[in-house]
Amino acid sequence: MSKLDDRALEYVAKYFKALAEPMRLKVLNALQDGEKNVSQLTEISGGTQANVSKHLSMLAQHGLVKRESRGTNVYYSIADQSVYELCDLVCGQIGNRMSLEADIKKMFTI
Amino acid sequence: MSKLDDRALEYVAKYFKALAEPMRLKVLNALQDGEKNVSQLTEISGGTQANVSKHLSMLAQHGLVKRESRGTNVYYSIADQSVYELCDLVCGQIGNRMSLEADIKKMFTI
DNA sequence: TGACTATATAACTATACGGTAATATTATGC
DNA sequence: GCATAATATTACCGTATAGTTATATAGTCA
Repeated sequence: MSKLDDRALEYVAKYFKALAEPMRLKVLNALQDGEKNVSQLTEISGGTQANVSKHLSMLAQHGLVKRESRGTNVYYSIADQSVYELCDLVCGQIGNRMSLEADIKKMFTI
Repeated sequence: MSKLDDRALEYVAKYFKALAEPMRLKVLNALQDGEKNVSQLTEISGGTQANVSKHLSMLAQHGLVKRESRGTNVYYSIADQSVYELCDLVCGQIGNRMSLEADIKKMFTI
């Protein structure tokens, strides 16, 4: 991230935006242990079919998941495992921050 | 990212959302080589003062930057270097994808 | 205190986007 | 071809948010 021009920043921002939605994260989370079809993802996520489908096509458009239709089903899978690295990094940061906040809270709530 | 409950997913999504904006990425990018005040960031980013200030306070709220006022100036700095790891990861992925697309394009445009 | 500078905030507009319901598309089996 | 199942798409609504302009809030110095 040394010298990113505006065009590159747009790309990066869009990539992050694809990850900036709980339902999409839930779907990606559900895909960790292998491909799943839309019905399965709909059930796991607790969303509606239309909504999940929309999110999936968005994720596919941004290259986060792969799409493969088999019969009347469409199976989605993770396109690049490094998505999880991203999430782990964020989780780590959030974890740190939350424990820090907890410490601070402790300091003031004797 | 094994078993994230809905609450955690919200947090992660919000964190990504903070990064899902070109102007904010530009500001973070500008902070790589040390703290800068709002005027400097306004000039570097090419945005308006009000807009940059708004983005900065958003970044600070999400724990991405630290705020320190000195005199009439307010200096912002990166709160956690791992933000750049995130961006590098994303840039790597985008790089891969773009070179892949370039390859594909080449295959069809002899 | 008053002028001046730096930063933040409020009010507003336009746009993007998530969710939903209804409908369209695609594939299968009869 | 027809009925059925799985998925995608469209149209719509409500809300969130980026950007702008104008104003407010410090902090400094005379």
